[in-house]
Amino acid sequence: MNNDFEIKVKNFDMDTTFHCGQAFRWKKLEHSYVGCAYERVIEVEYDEKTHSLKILHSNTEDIDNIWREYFDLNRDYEEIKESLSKRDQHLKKAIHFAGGMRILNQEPWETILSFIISQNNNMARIKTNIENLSRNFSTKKITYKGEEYYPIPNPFELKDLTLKDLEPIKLGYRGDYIIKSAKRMAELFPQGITREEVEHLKNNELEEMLTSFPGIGPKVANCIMLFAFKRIDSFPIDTWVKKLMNQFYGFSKTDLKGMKTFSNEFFYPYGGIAQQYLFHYVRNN
DNA sequence: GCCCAGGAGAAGG
DNA sequence: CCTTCTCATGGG
Repeated sequence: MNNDFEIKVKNFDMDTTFHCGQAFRWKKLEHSYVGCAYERVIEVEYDEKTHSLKILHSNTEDIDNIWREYFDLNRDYEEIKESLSKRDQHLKKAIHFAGGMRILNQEPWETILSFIISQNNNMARIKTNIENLSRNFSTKKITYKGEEYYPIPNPFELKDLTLKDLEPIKLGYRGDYIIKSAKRMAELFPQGITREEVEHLKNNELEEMLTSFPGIGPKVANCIMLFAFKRIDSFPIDTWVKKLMNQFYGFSKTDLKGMKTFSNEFFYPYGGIAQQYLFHYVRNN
């Protein structure tokens, strides 16, 4: 039932892709990563020399319907990198540093949950929070190689929890946002929210819809749009992006409007991807 | 012990 | 419209 697949693809680096701050649940093994998404567990390997991406523990339908999209395999990163590298030295350096980064197309609800938790928080604790939330409130459990993996709890599994229920997870003030947003999600998208369902919305309409959820402001909305809805021109501005826009392009750290306008033009049409190369670069240098 | 973290919401101007 | 304050928690 579960088979291994091999796909030829360039511009792919697991460490960069899984550690650049877009996903929080991939676990590094010796030569591979294991992750849980779409209520499935897969293991991933990549051979730099042969440009061979291996997806273990999957099947043909999932490869075609989920994982090709998840790993953004249909996008031409060679073209994007070339185009962006020509624009200035900062991008060139960032892309040289993080050339194998890919923007994942993650589950909308997982991304919403993750980035509500991410606000005013640090990477290590975000990961712990999400893991504990899943371990405690998911009704599903998947065992792979003797380890247990818990899918992200869906809105219906969260919407009737109380703050007392969430207290052991130590989400801080974000717990309230999560319960309220789960309620709203269960009402607005009882079948679950998918990319297809919001495809017709323009970026500003989608951002407006997302920011109507408790705990989602402009920054979190842009992360969700970029990491779950393929809006590669959306441009999340967090503390690191403020720093880099200040140091590289001379913006005052409070001039968010200026940053938006500039990025829409200068990085067009790859604002989100450029942002992610730069974000990962400055965070690690 | 202190500053900060992939910010949002409410209050006040 | 914009600015400032507050919020819970723990990593480094």
